[in-house]
Amino acid sequence: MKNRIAQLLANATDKLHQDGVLPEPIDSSSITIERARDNSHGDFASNLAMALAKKAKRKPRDLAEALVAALAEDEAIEKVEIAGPGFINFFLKLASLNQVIGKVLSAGSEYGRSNTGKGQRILLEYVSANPTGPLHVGHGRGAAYGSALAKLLGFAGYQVEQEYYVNDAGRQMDILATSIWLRYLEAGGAELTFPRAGYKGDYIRDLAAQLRQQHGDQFDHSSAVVFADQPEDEAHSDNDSENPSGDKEAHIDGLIGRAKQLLQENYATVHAHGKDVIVADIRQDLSEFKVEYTTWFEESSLVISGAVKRAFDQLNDAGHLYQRDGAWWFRSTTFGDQKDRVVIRENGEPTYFATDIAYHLQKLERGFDQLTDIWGSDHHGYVPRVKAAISALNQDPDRLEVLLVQFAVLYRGDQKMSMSTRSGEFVTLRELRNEVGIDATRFFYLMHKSDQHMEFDLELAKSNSNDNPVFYVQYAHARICSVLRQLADSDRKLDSVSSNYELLVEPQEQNLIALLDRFPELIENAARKHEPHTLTYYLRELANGLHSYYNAHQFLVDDEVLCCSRIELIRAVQTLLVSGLDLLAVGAPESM
RNA sequence: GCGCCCGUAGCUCAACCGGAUAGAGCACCGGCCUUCUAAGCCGGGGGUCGCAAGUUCGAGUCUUGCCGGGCGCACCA
Repeated sequence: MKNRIAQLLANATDKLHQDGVLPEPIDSSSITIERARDNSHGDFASNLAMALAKKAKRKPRDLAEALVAALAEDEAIEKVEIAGPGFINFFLKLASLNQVIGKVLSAGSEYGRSNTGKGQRILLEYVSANPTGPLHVGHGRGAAYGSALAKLLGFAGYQVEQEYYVNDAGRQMDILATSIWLRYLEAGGAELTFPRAGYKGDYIRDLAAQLRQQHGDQFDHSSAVVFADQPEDEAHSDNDSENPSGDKEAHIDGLIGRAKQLLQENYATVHAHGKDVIVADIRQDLSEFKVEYTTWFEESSLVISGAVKRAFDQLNDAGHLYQRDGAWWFRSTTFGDQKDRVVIRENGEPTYFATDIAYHLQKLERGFDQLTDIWGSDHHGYVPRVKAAISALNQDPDRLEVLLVQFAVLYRGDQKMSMSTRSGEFVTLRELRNEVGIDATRFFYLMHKSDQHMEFDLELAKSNSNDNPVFYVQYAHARICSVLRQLADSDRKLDSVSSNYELLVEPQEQNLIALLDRFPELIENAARKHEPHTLTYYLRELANGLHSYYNAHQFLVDDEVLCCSRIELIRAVQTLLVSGLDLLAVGAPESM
């Protein structure tokens, strides 16, 4: 409908151009049509007259008069008015608005699907948390956002693949392996002071216990040997005066080295045990949270396959690398980064950045038109260097799009919760799901714009879960189902009755019809702008419309034609409630 | 110090490419169940859109400065 009005206006501008009112032809794509916010402004409005006033050297209202006079007749339009500073308001005939009910019912779950994306291939990478522990509530937001966005993009005609990048190489994983091993030694009776920089969560003890169960005591070493000649650890508390000046990072690195040295080939067993169990746990966790990936891509495979080496060589051959202080640096400042970055450390190990360059190159080579990464906003400073690397590899940096998700700050009542994986003090996504429920958790996350800070109050989410808007939307769906059930259980046969949407003149009915009509463009915008939260707002509005209607009017009335018409309207509403909730991967229960 | 993000009702958040009188939920006040689920509906109070300039027919939205908050500025990931 929007396009139809835009076309009418475009034709009118052509006419005015020919008549000499407008100095030059108007690009029809620049004509904007808005949905009127207020009923008194009709159904659609255009600011065209105000936008062109300057160019035409005429007053907006005069120009609006001329445009309206030049408009061709259209059977869908009831009347056209000029209002305010020069808005052109379009009032549509009921008959043309009401047609949307039939459209929704015949298209069903396909209503709103578009080809906006034209089949463009997108690789959406999200969560990608280090497999060093269970996912916490911060990861949950990225998981909900990424999975909903993937569905939205798919519905808007993009070809989307979802990927989890498993960071299974590097120092953090060594810290994990060493932490497990130390807990394993403790479980075997060793007395030791657990390193400050180690992973302290209880799950580490569980992993250690499993290790002892599967491999017995073959990894045992005396703690005296393990801790001999290690750099001092940082004090475990502020008033620990015995070792005030220790370095926790040097200490843990020393322990990692000792672990590798003492365990030899068994170190890989410990390392793999931690990774395998935790990755499996993450996979299950996300799957239960309705997050489904196309691929799980392991960072270590890039090292093994030589992709890291190839990326390094390619950068080096192009003259973008140099050596300094024993390390290899990428001259990212050439491409707008604030400083150059190390890719190969002094000790010969590639940095995380080096493997990430290889990873992004590899993703581009897999033939995607667009790489979309969803990162925690704390990584925003990392964007320029990755884009710099892509440029240096002679690729278009715009093919990488990074969406930043602000962390959800978790509160338990008034108390802010820590979310450090290292300290082991965090609320897991699983705990959150179990306490709040999957549907409510997803909806709650998705209610807010992803780049907006968000407060997640656990106490509120738990104790007042009935106040959660998701129930409000689901209830609307359940109510419709209930009405339809009662109709089916009755003796009435409406099949032979044909509906007449002209009868749907109540304000609540007109409101719902307008909402149905808005759905396709809402989906298109939500997908294009990566804003699934607009869908949650829409669904609340749609549910509100239904609840108001429900309270104001009886659907199962004696008048068969009216009854049939109303039933078809609420079936259309039901269709979109299901579609919308499905795009958010939230359930639509038939009764509550 | 430099860079990125954010300041909207008491609280949590919206506002389509700059549009008409800035909207919801929670909380508060007052109504509505002999009728399809009251997990609902209807009405009411509540605002210096952080502050100040600028751009223009028009600014919560764009520009600049300031104030306040978050994050980043590793041979960690």
